[in-house]
Formats: sequence, structure tokens, C-alpha cells
Amino acid sequence: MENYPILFPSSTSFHSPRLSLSPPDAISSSSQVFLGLQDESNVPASHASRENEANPSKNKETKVRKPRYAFRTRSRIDILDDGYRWRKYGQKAVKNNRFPRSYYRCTHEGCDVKKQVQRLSVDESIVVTTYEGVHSHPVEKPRDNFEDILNQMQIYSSFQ
DNA sequence: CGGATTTGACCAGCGC
DNA sequence: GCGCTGGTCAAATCCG
Repeated sequence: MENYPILFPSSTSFHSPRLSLSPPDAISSSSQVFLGLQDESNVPASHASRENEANPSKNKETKVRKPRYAFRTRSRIDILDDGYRWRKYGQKAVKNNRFPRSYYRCTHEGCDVKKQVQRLSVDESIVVTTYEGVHSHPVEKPRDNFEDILNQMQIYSSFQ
């Protein structure tokens, strides 16, 4: 969990969340985005809810292994508007890192995509965003202007 | 006033 | 078994 294995999806139909930079100078001019495809670590879906704890032995909870995608972004701001609506549900201090890690969940009903945002302490200009799961609904974005698309193309072409 | 955020508690997994 | 660590919950708080 120190550094994510960064490997580049070559021919994979990688469906990436779109990064759009809300403030125009949010990312430095030589912006880079590294895409890391974390190998499917089997995340136990979630701890059995501690409220309805009727039969703890019943839920053996098939180990759903959700895909996790790590995005390393060189940015000064740590919240990138990727077009989805996120609700923050937690924040923890990570060891060997003086910056906390934030946990977000997609607010769309029925869509439980999670993401966590973490800033590297070795280089505080790098923000690691880890997506977990895939959205099952279209992006709700108020406006999709050319400028954003061009920005994305700039970003994604920087490592090809 | 309603939805989002904050923040400490809680819980499970893992290493020792 | 115990303590540390990461992930989540939920009540309180904030903010539009």
C-alpha cells in the first residue's frame, strides 16, 4: 500500500473516468496523469453491517473482487471533478504520510462506487485517486464543453 | 431545513 | 492474544 503498481493498460478497453479540471489552472502546465490498474485485490465486500446482526454465520459473502483503478494526478487541488457526485464518508490519517486520505462514495442511488483520494507525502504535488467499482449510470455533468475534452486529450496523450 | 461534511468510535484483518 | 492499521458508521455540525 505504499506505492501502487503502476501499469499502463495497453489495449484494454479501459473505461476511464473523465477528468475535468474545474479551475483552469488547477493542474500545472506540464500536467501528467498516470493510470494504474491495480490488480484485482479481493476486497471483502464490506464488513457485515453491525446493525442487523441476526445471523453472522449466514453471510459468507462471496468474495467480490472489485476492480480498483489508481490514478496518479499531478495537481495542486486534490478533488478532481470527474463528473460524478461524491459524498465524503470518512477520512483517515495514513502512516508515513502526513496527509490524510479521504473516502468518497458515489451519491447516485444504487451506485456504490467508492473512491479514495490520497496525497503523497514524498511529493505533495501528486494526488492518488483510487476508484473502486464501476458506475452503472451515466455521468451527470452540467456541461460538457470543448475545453474540458481538449484538456482530457492533452492529459491522456502525455503518456502515450 | 435538507443534504453534505466532519470527526471520533467501532470493527475486522494482520503481524508479532 | 494484543495492538496497530485501514476502512466504515453515524451523530453532530456546517452550509447553501
